[in-house]
Amino acid sequence: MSEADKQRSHRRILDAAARLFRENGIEGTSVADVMNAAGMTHGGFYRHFGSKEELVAAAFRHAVDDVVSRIEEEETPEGRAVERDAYIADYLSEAHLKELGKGCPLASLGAELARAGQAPLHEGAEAAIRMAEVLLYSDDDDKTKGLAVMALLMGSITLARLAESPENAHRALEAGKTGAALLQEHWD
Amino acid sequence: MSEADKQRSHRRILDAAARLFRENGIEGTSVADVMNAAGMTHGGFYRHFGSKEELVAAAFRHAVDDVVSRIEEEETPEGRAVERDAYIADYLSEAHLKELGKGCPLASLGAELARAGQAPLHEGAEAAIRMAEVLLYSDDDDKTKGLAVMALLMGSITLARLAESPENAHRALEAGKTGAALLQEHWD
DNA sequence: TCCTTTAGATGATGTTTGTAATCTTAAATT
DNA sequence: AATTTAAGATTACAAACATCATCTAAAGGA
Repeated sequence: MSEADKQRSHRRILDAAARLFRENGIEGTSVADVMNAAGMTHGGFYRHFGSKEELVAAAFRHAVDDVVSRIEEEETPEGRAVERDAYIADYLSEAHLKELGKGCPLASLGAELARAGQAPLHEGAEAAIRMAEVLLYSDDDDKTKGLAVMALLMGSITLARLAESPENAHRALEAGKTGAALLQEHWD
Repeated sequence: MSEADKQRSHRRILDAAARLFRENGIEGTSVADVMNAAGMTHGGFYRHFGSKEELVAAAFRHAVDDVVSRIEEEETPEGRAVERDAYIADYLSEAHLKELGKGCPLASLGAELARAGQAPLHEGAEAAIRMAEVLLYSDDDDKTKGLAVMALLMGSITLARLAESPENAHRALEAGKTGAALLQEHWD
């Protein structure tokens, strides 16, 4: 087992945890579940993390990194505004509704993070700021605008996921789209 | 133990559950925790509910009923618009930040409800609709507007609860207030 | 080639969980 | 007054849980 092997294992644990926590919640996911999904037995876990709480913080950050880098990667020539609009459309898409495991970690875990201990809470606070910054129109915008759009997105997908009929889910997503457009147009 | 006694016990269980679930989450609250807070031992629980999942659904509805009736009770002479604006202000207040146990059940439990089984999910879906209706300006408004405002409120309080500093929490609440005013003014 | 180190496997520990059977006591019914 | 019913207490139990001690095999350095 080389150092590279260990890093690969570490990465597999983070990938599995980031997915499972979003799918089944933090308390709905055991350390054994994570290790199992990563292709290992639960005993090896403590070579990588000191506790479950540590894993929660690391996996949450891992998920946020993934989301943020996916947005920033998409270097469109038209600049940031286009990427951001595309992200909002993706966020409020039917695909994002059911793809819990790859979806927005703040939406799936935001409420739970606040009770998961100090380190996870810290990651949540940082994530909120990072995501809000991604959603700003210009660098000198007050961060408030990004926060409002982020809040609307999180709330909309949460409401849509609660809907029992596809029609109602669609309605919630549409409400988010209309609202987001409106916020962007009339802010200030 | 009279019938009235049983109803009182039932009610105490619902009150305790509605508070504890919002404070510590569904999976963070055991049946024994609930019965303890209700002043009983855990054994008696199954005289009142068939399972924990049944309790989750009933307690969530209990919490929503409480919130909705608190709004509708406040019969101001100026009519609904005033009550609703007051509700939005309350929702985005510093008090609502920390008063998890009495706060909006959709904000604390929305994400968790979706994985708590069929009956809880159903209550979540109904709650979303009821809350959206409360937030409409006129009876013939499309429900979409209420959904958008509700989503913004839920997201804002979630982001505020994640903040590590009071300043950042305040910023998230302000973003919600500004956004809500904007949505109300420019919708349609 | 031998030795040291360590990633991951195995298995154990003590706790907490949801659920249920049994017991006790008091109200409701006859 | 005698009998039945059932709410809540007590106790039990199997499953799941986080954590840890120990074992193993292989990698890296000597």
